[in-house]
Amino acid sequence: MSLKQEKFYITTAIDYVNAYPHLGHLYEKVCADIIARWNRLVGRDVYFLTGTDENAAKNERAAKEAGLEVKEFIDRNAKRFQELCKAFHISNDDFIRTTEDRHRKVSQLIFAKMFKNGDIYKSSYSGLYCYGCEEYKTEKDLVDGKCPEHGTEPEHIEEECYFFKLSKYEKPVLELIERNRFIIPEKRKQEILARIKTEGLKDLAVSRSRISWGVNVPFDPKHKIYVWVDALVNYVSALGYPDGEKYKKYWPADVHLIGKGINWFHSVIWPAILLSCGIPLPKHILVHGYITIGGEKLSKSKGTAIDPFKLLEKYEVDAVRYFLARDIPFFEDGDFTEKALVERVNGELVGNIGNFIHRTLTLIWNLYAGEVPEPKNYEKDEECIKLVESIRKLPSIMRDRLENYEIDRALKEVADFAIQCNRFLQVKEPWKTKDPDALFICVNAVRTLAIVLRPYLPSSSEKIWKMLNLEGLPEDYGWDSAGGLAIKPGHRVSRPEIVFRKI
RNA sequence: AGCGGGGUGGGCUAGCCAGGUCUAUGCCGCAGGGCUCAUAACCCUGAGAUCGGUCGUUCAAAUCGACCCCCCGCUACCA
Repeated sequence: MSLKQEKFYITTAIDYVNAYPHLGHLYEKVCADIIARWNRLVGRDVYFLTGTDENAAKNERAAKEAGLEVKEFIDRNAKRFQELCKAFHISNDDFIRTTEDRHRKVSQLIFAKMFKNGDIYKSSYSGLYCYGCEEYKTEKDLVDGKCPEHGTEPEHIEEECYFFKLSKYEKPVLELIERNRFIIPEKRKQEILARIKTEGLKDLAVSRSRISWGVNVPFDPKHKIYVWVDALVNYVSALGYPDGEKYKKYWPADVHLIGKGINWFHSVIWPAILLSCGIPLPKHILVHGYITIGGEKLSKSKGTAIDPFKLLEKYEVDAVRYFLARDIPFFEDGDFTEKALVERVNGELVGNIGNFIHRTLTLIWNLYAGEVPEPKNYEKDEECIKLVESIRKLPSIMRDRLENYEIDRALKEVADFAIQCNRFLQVKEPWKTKDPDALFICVNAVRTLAIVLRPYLPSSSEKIWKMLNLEGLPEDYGWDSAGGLAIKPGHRVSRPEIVFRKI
C-alpha cells in the first residue's frame, strides 16, 4: 500500500518586529506547533511556517526611538522571535523574514501580476495625515482631533496611489466564506459575513508613497507596497512561489492560524489577492482567541505584556506549553495569571499525570525489579476491561477533538484519562495484592500518555518514552498506536525519574 | 448604533443546536475520612447553584420563544 502521503501546510501570522515578542505571540506559535506535531504524528507530511513582518513603515519610527538604524533594529528583534521558537521547542520548518530577497521579489511579482490582470489602478487617496508619525490616521486614532503621539492636528491631504479592485471579488469571496469551515470557528465566520453584507467590499489602497521603508512597487518605485499585501504574500513566498518545489508540494495552505484581530485580511483580502493572481485558495482560516493578563488586554503601553523569556527563568518549557494549551480555550479569550499557571501545572500535570507515571514505574521496580509482569486474566476483570477500553479509545476521542482544533479540550481528555488511571491503581492496590494485571495495564497507559502528549509536551514525552525504555520515538509508531497494549510482559523499564516537577 | 457571542454553587467550567435520563458535569478551593505504591502525592465522602430577570410554549425547560438587565467581541492595518 503506497498511498501518497497526505500533505499538511500550516502557517502562523508573521509578527511585527517593532517590539519584542510577548505572550500572545508565543501562544499562537505553541498552538500551531501542537497542530503541526499532531499532524506529523498521524502521518501527514507537514510543513510549518512562521516568521516576521518587517516591511511596515512603523519600524522606522520604532527604530528611531530605539536609537538604531532600521535594519539593525529589525534584525535584533527578528532574532528575538527566532529565539522564541527555539526556546519553546517550536518545530517550524522555516522562518520567513519579509525583508529577505526571496520574499521581496515574490511580493513584487504578485503585485505585478495583479496589475497585469487589470486589478490595480491608479487613483488618489485622501485622508488625515500626521507628519510626525508619517502615516494616515483614522478618526478613532485621534484624541480630540489630534494625534495622541504628537499632539498636532493631522492634515487632510490627497495623494496618488494604487488601488486594488477588491470590490470585483465581492461575490467569489462571499461564496468562499459561506462555504462551510473556511473560517473556523463559526463565530468568526459570522463576523466577517456580517461585515461584507453591510459594508460590501471597497477597493483597497495598496501602495504608499511618502515612506522610505518597505518594498517598492515594481513598476513605480516611488511607491511602496502596502504592508498588508506584502505581509500576506509570505505564505507563498516562503515556499518559493511560483515554481519552487515546496510551493508545488505544499500549496495551498491547509491552515492559516491567526488571531482574531487580523481575520479580515486573511479571510477577505488574501483570497481576493489570490483570486486575482489565479493562485489556489487556502483551505482553512483558523482563528484563535486572545490572551488577557489578569482580565486585561495585552498592552505594551500598560506594561501588561509578558515576556515569555522571563517565564522560562521560573518555569519549564513544558509547564508553560501545558498551561497555554490547556487553560486558554482555543477559540475564546483566555486569561493568564501566574497563579493559574502554577495551580494548573501542580494540580494536573504534576499531581495527576506525572504522579501516575511515577507511581506506576516505581511499583514495577518495587514489585518486579523493573520487569513488566505477565498478566493473568485482565480480560475478565471489570476494572481492567474499563481501563483497557479507555486506552483504546483515547486516541480516537482526541483525534475528533483535534480535527476540530479543540486543542484545549483534547488535552483535557488526557488529564481525565490520568485521573482514571490513578483511580484504577487506588482500587486495584497492586502494592497489597501484587496483582500483575494492574501494572501490566498501567505501564501501557503510561506509554499511551507518552504518545498523546507528544504534540503538546515534546521533550517530556520523549523523557517518558526513554523511561519506558522503548525504541525510537513515539512518531515511529504513530498516533493510533497509542490505543494498544504494545508493551509486552518481560519488557524492562528504566528507573523512574521525576518528569514533571512541582513549581 | 449595527452585527455576533455570553451570563450555571466562592472562582472557573460542561451541558443548550437534536427539551424529559439534570435529584445539573468536572476542576480549584473548603470540611471530614481513607490509603501509604507515588513528587505531603493519590482515592473516597460531604457542604455549596432552582442554571441573569420576567413572561410564555409544553405533560415536561438550564435547554425552545418574547421582552428586559448586565458582560464581552467585530466594524480596514494589535498574535
